[in-house]
Amino acid sequence: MFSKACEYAIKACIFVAQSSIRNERVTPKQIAEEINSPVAFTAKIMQQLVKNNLVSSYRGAYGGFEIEKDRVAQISLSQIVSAIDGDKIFNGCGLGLDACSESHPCPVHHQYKTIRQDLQKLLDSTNLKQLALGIETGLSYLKT
Amino acid sequence: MFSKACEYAIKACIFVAQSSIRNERVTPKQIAEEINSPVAFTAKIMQQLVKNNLVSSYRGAYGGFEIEKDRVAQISLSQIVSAIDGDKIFNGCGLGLDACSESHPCPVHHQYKTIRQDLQKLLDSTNLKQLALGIETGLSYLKT
DNA sequence: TTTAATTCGGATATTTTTATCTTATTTATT
DNA sequence: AATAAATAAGATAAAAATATCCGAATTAAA
Repeated sequence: MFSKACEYAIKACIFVAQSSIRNERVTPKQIAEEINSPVAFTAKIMQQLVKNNLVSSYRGAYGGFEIEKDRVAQISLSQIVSAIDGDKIFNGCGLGLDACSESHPCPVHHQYKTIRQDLQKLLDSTNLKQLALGIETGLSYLKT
Repeated sequence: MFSKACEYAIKACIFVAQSSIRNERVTPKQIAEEINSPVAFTAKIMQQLVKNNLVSSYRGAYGGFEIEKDRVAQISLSQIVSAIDGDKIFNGCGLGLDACSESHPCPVHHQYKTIRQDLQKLLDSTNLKQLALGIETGLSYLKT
């Protein structure tokens, strides 16, 4: 469904959100430990998130990544997914046709559309604050 | 969502079903032309479908691929997807956790579960006969 | 001003997926 | 028996995704 990079990005964002709420910046190393991902690859992904303006970064000593507290509840999963995987999953044809549309549909177009829309609705309506809270209260986990 | 191989497999199966209903076997070349895919790669995928017992193959002159007429309506998209992509999409964790479950859920487990189930329901309930008919009647298309 | 801690950027390596090529095997027809 | 048409199987190639490494730039604090 999502690329590995995107899975890491989602988990990383949740952890950064959680830390940011506690006014703590985190490094790629801390993130990687927390979400069980390769450090350097995770760092690359963080750069993408910064470029896409979902996460803020601070260089130098006492630097790291954070998400402005006020924004935590405003950042949705769909923004993270779009930033890393693009919006093919929201717009693309289920069978990979370039020109799939209402008027020239692939065989699964109509069925697939429903799924896609449900997925988008879900990702739109799920934000980092909710997810961070879930971790914080022990309702869910970022690694096994 | 699906791998490219899986997208090809679905389209190929629909075309083979369509042909089989007309009592015609088809070659990888014909399939590739019809679904706009690379011939040799398509041939490999057909082999997998044969191994998974979804398609029958016949070697030698007048050979090719077919699906027994009686089975066309019995073969669902979920069977094709499972054969090519495995059932990670039906069972796997949305964030790639190995040990994601009701009692140890990832942050998106419950939301994701709904989507997964809807997808499975959809793929289970869509069969090759319906899809072939859609193409046959010009309601949908296998390529642009 | 030096140092240590950090992100950034580019180069490289590895693995997986996608794709091609070549040869062997099978089979209906002549 | 020979031939032509087909799938099967294995080797290889190319592209994309995943992952690592290293040096440069930045920054807070000592």
